[in-house]
Amino acid sequence: MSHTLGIRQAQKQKTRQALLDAALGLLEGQSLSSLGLREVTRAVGVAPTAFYRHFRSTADLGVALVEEALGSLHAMIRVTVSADGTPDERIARAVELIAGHVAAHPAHVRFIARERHGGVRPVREAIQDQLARFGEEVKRELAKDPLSRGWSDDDLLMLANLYVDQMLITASLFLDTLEKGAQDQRDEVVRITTRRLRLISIGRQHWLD
Amino acid sequence: MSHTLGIRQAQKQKTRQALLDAALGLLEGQSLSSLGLREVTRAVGVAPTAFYRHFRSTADLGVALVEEALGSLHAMIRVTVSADGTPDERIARAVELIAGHVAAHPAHVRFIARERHGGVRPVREAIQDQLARFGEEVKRELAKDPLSRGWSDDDLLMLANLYVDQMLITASLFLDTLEKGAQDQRDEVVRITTRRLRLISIGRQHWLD
DNA sequence: AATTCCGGAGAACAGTTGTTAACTGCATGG
DNA sequence: CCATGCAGTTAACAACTGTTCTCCGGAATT
Repeated sequence: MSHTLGIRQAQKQKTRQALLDAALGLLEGQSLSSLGLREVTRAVGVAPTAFYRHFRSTADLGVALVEEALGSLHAMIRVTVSADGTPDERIARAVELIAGHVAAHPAHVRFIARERHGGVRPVREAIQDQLARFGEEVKRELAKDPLSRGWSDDDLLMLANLYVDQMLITASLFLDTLEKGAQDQRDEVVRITTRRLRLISIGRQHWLD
Repeated sequence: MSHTLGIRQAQKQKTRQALLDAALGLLEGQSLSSLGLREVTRAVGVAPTAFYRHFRSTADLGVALVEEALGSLHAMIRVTVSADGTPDERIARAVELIAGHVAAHPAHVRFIARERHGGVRPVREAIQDQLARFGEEVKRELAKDPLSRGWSDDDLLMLANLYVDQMLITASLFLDTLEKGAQDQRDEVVRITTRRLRLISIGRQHWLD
């Protein structure tokens, strides 16, 4: 089992996590580039100077949030695009997984969507890095698919990144429906996304014609 | 010809435009939610209170920037997806038009990409509105295409919005290459985007199979 | 048991922010 | 030509920001 770390480091990680959580909450209504360090510490209930024990700056905290939001997602990616079942089954499963993830971690998804093109360069780069890794992983998964027989590596990566972008777009759409709480709007997103993915799937099947 | 407006209103619009320009420049390195009103007036060389003569807040200014960035783009949209020429020619033309627009108005493109999911709700909504209009216009253009014979209105709109999203993604990719100034990277974006659009085009041709 | 280490607190710093009020000068309309 | 309107200025406000330095208490180390 895991190494038991002293109560000292345990407390440190605890407040560190509290800072991350508070920041994530505050970021639902603003961008990272306007997030103040005092704002975060105030929300946690610690002195402003305590912030420096954990992060160099709010940008640094943002990079940590990227890890938290995307780092644990690599496992899910595989299942999302795995080659089991008919094309329609696979699409339905992918959409369902995305919807579930957005419902489970809305703040994380919002953060990524917002800061992907946001005003803080290190965070932008951290997100791009992770998304590039996602692309590679999806590509590797696609390569296993019999449908990919005869595809060049380049084309596989093109398709993989197309899928990754679609995932983000879909996640963002689900996010908007969460705020309004309208179930029928959510169904609409499912419908549209399904048809989008179906069109891409069709294009994929005839790519080598 | 246009109505000659008094030197009074002319001067007002002049400083208003100066505020918009200065804001757009400042927004290359940060998000709108962290843009201060004093920051903008300082850049223009005018008193902070002068800001209120033109905008209620920086969010208000942001909405005006959305108009400026997207309002004049509707004409270009039509040509981008017009039904003239072979599929490959149309794709090449579209990619070229996007690349040209990004090179001509990089700050506007960056602003839209950044604030589309940014921290300022009114701006987000203004962008969504414009993009929805783009979707409708693209759909109308697609409807003229013989390839769209037999397509439902719903499917046409789905495809149109897929194209709109691809445009934004492509524009954002070109933007990244502008900063680094590497021509070969720009060629790479052209290559990948072309293949993406080709795959979508193929899916489109076999949609009704 | 004595000592070092270190996460966090406290106070103070100069600088910034949005917003209000009362003003000035000049183009405008009667 | 004179009175009104209005874009822009000046001054001041309380509140906020990031950062530094000094200190404290308790866990960790020896």
